[in-house]
Amino acid sequence: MPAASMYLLLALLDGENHGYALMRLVDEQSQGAVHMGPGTLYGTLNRLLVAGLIVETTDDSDRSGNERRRYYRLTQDGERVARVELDRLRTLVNRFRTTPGISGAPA
Amino acid sequence: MPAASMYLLLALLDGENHGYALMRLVDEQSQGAVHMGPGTLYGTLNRLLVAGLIVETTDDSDRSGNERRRYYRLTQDGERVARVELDRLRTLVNRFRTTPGISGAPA
DNA sequence: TCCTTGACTATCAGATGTCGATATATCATA
DNA sequence: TATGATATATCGACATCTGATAGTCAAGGA
Repeated sequence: MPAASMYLLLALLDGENHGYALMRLVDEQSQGAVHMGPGTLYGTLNRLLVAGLIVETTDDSDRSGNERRRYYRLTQDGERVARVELDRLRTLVNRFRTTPGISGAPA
Repeated sequence: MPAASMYLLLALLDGENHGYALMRLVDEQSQGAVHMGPGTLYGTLNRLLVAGLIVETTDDSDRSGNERRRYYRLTQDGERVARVELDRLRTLVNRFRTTPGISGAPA
């Protein structure tokens, strides 16, 4: 799974959202290390749509004044994939216990 | 940072190793989810070499019979980058507490 | 010795993914 | 009405990934 897809799926675990907000969420979640330009964002969203991992919600209940926004949420499949990915990352980082002194000073 | 670079750097936190072994290590560390073909492997290793994050070790002490193997290890820079990346992943997965029931049953 | 198999490194072309510039429109504020 | 933030969308250039292919070497069997 490409990095952008992974980050978007994880960001959507927080709940449905629209593209622009997701872009910023990923930025925050990665502490500014992962910048997604609009090209990556909308290209990836479209791929996730095609793959059936997200859907565009047309639930316009409390978004009356902002029709230009397009909201996306995880499908059941998407949520499953996101959680599997999350678990895998968790396992990966747990292989490396605490971060010892980075340097430098031998022994 | 591309996915392949990240996985290789993390794999090298376990100590110096040669390409083929790294390929399999990444496989294991990702529980089979990340398959790196030889193209990705050597292409990425070369990029990491150029970036100064790894070096080829020519320490031929106890590898007398296997001269065709090429061993790589992290530079200080590489180790720093790897640990920063690891910390970021840790922070990311910690944003999501435990994995609740995946399904299904509403509310 | 010959042959095969598995370990290992290496390269290439084509597919896929990413990036940033650009465009367009809406909304709030001055 | 101008300005700037929000928001979606597309494009071409570029980076990255993938799998096929190929070569080398060592070990084991016939």
